Amino acid sequence: MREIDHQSEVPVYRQVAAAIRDDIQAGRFRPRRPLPSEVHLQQEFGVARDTIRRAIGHLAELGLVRTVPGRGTFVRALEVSVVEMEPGMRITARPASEAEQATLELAEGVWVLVVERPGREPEVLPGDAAEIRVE
Amino acid sequence: MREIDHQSEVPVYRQVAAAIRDDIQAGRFRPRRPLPSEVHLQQEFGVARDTIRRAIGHLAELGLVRTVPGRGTFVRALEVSVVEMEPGMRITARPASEAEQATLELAEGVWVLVVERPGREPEVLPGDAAEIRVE
DNA sequence: ACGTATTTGTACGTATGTATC
DNA sequence: AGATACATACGTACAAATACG
Repeated sequence: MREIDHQSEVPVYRQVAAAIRDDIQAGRFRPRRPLPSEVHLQQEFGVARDTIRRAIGHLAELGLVRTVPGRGTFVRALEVSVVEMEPGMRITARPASEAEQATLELAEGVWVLVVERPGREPEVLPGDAAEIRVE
Repeated sequence: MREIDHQSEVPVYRQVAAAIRDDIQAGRFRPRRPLPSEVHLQQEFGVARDTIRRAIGHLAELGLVRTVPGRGTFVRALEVSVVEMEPGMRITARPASEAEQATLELAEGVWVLVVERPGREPEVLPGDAAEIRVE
C-alpha cells in the first residue's frame, strides 16, 4: 500500500496522480507501456476505483497518459515539436482523425496542427505537444 | 421527468448534456444565470447526481458553462473575439489570474491571450473563445 | 466462431467535506 | 448558525471493448 494521506487538504486523487506522475518520470512506468490496471492501482493505493479514475483523468488532461477502452492506460511518449515560423509558411488546426488519434497517441478532443511549407509535404503535429516560434 | 432513454447506445450523461445544451440554446437557461442545482437536475431527469455532474463536466469542457464551488453552475456568455494580426503586434498566452478567471468566466485551466499593439493598452482575451487571424 | 477473462466506461447509491449565502 | 450547492470519496453493479485460447 502506498503513501496516501487521507487527512491532507490535497485531494486523494491528486496525491495518487502525483505518485503516478513521479513513477512515470522515475521510469517505473515506461513510455508506450500500459499503467497497471485500475483495479490493480486501486489495491496498490488502497483507494476506490473512482479515485484512481480521477487521478488518471487528471494525468490524461495533462497529456501524460492516454486511455484506450478495453485495453488500458498508456504512458505517452511525448516529445514537444518545435516549429520555427518562416515566410510563406502556414499553420492550421483541425480535430484529429481517428487514425491520427491512434498514431499520435492523442486524447479525445485534442486537435492537430498542420504545418504547410511551400514545396513540401504538409506535416501533422499533435496540438498539445507542439510549439510555434517566430524569430 | 425528462426524455432519457436508458436503452440507447448514447450514454445517459451525454443525453442529459445535450438536453441542457438545447435548453441553453433555446433560452430556457440564460447567459450569466445559474443552471438549476445538481440535485434539482437529478430529480428533473431522474438520474443519479453523478450522471448530472458528468453531463455538466462535459458542457464545461465545451466551454458552455462554468461551475463555481458553493455557488452553482453558470451559463457562459460567450462571444468569440476575433483578432486580426497586423505588423508590430504581439500575442502571448499565460494562465489566467483568479480575477480574470472570474470576470472572463473561465473554466479552471483555461489560459488568456494578451494582445499587445504598439501604443495601445494590452488586451486580455479568454483563450478558449478567441480567434487569431492573419490576412 | 465462440466463449472467457481482462480492462475501461457508465450508472447507480451514500456519506462527508468545503464554499457560499 | 443554518441552509444550500458543489467536491471528494467510498462502494456496487453491469455494459462495452479488447485479447486470447
